[in-house]
Amino acid sequence: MSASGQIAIGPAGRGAAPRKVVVRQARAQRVGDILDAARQCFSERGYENATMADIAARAGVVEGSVYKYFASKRDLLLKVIETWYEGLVEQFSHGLAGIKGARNRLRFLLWQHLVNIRRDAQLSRLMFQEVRLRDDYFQSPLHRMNARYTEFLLGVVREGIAAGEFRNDMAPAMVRDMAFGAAEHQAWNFLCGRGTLDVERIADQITDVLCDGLGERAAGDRVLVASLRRETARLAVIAKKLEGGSRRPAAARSQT
Amino acid sequence: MSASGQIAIGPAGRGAAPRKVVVRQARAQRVGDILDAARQCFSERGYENATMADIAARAGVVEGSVYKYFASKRDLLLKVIETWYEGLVEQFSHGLAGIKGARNRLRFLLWQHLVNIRRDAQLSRLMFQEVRLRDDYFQSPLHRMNARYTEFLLGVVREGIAAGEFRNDMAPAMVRDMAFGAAEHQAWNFLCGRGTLDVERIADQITDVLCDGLGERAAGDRVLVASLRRETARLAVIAKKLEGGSRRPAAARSQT
DNA sequence: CGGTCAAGTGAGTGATACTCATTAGTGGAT
DNA sequence: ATCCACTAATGAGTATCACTCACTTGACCG
Repeated sequence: MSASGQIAIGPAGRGAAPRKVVVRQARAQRVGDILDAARQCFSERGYENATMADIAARAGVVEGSVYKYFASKRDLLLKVIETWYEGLVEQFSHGLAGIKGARNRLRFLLWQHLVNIRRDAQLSRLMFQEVRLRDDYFQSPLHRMNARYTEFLLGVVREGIAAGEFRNDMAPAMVRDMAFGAAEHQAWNFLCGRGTLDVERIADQITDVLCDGLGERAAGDRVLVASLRRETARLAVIAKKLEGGSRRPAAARSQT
Repeated sequence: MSASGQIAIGPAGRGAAPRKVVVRQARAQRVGDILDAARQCFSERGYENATMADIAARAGVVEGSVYKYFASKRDLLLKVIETWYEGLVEQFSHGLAGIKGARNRLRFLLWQHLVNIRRDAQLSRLMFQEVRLRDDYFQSPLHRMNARYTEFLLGVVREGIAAGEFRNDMAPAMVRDMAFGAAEHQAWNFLCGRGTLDVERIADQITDVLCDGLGERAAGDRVLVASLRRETARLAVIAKKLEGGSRRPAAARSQT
């Protein structure tokens, strides 16, 4: 700024001023620059406080030029988030490939989701706060992308049911909403700068509640199992002693 | 409007115009009027699209007067939501009083929460979208009020654990976040005008997953129990035969 | 070397949250 | 009853942005 020559020759538009040196760029280059600048601004200041003038300045263009490539400030935000989201979906399918068992896979998806939030905290914040809750979200490509993202979890639950690892009388969509809903609630304090995000603990806790449930039914069974095991062992000892040790109880070696 | 006398006598402020007939009201009256008007405007148009001019007009005052009672548009929003929230907390303790059993109480809280959302859809929307995710929320009285609201559920879970109805190795805070997180995810489609809110079904499904869990462990245990019982019975027969029938297995008579 | 086209410009516009100098009801003191 | 201080109420004015548009100019093509 103020590298001006003299005033008032060759005015642009309706006014008069020394014009900035124009450097023409390829379309893709400009779009990329503007997206990067927008990503920075939105991350640092949030959507409301970021100004188009600031974004344009960082991208090295003038305000009007931004509107050449993006219809509105909001459109720019959606494009920023879209670009970021593309990478996330890949990650899920890659990581999931090496993991067996519905419970383990469920836990992995939660863990990966939380890791994503922790790594790209500001973008996650924008997604939750400014994108997902607005009316135009459902019409945007992001809605479809987010569906793909959450469908991994839905798929894992369905597989678990099909494999007999999960019961078949629970609604998979509800399980998905409980998982992501809880993760987001937990993440929000972190995103507001209050403390860190204990990814491992949160992933464990959500998985545990989802898979095992709150009910104490298991404890009743556990007592029964333990008592049966004691009885079996006692009888086995007697039987062995009396019979000559040829027979041994088989069932007592399975799970705890 | 336009009940004007002549023009240009007794100008107000820096300009000149026929002044509107001034009606002085008690402070509480004005505050109430403005809150009502704001509630209407925010509900109808959302926070962004509602204008202070519109709110002022509906309340029968001029724009500047609103700032006499409320520091900013956002302050006005928070006060509107606060007023609404006061009633909700009451409701919870009333309804909860007549319900026994942790599971039933849990289900009731979810049901009531969903009923609240369905009844006051627009205010709920404002709460989720504009209030809860903003930075100043944590400093506002609403944060404390919301904590009281969600603590009912936390209390029910803790009681359930204390009474032995719920297992004690699940984090109550996580259960709370799963419950409310899922309810909000489910409610969002409704709040965006997409379909109705099936309160009963959603409350049931969330309660079921939370209390029973996805895991087929019950079936696994059942198999184990059955196998142990068979083994015990077999050994008991042998022992009886060899020992002379003086001993009998005790544990096999307890629950299924 | 001249013509075309879109990339690029930056002053201007409109909307709107918020301010402030000024006016005028009202209740209490005399 | 009459004045006076106090503050409710006013509405023009201001600052800030998102967004527009008349116009300029670099780059490519023949």
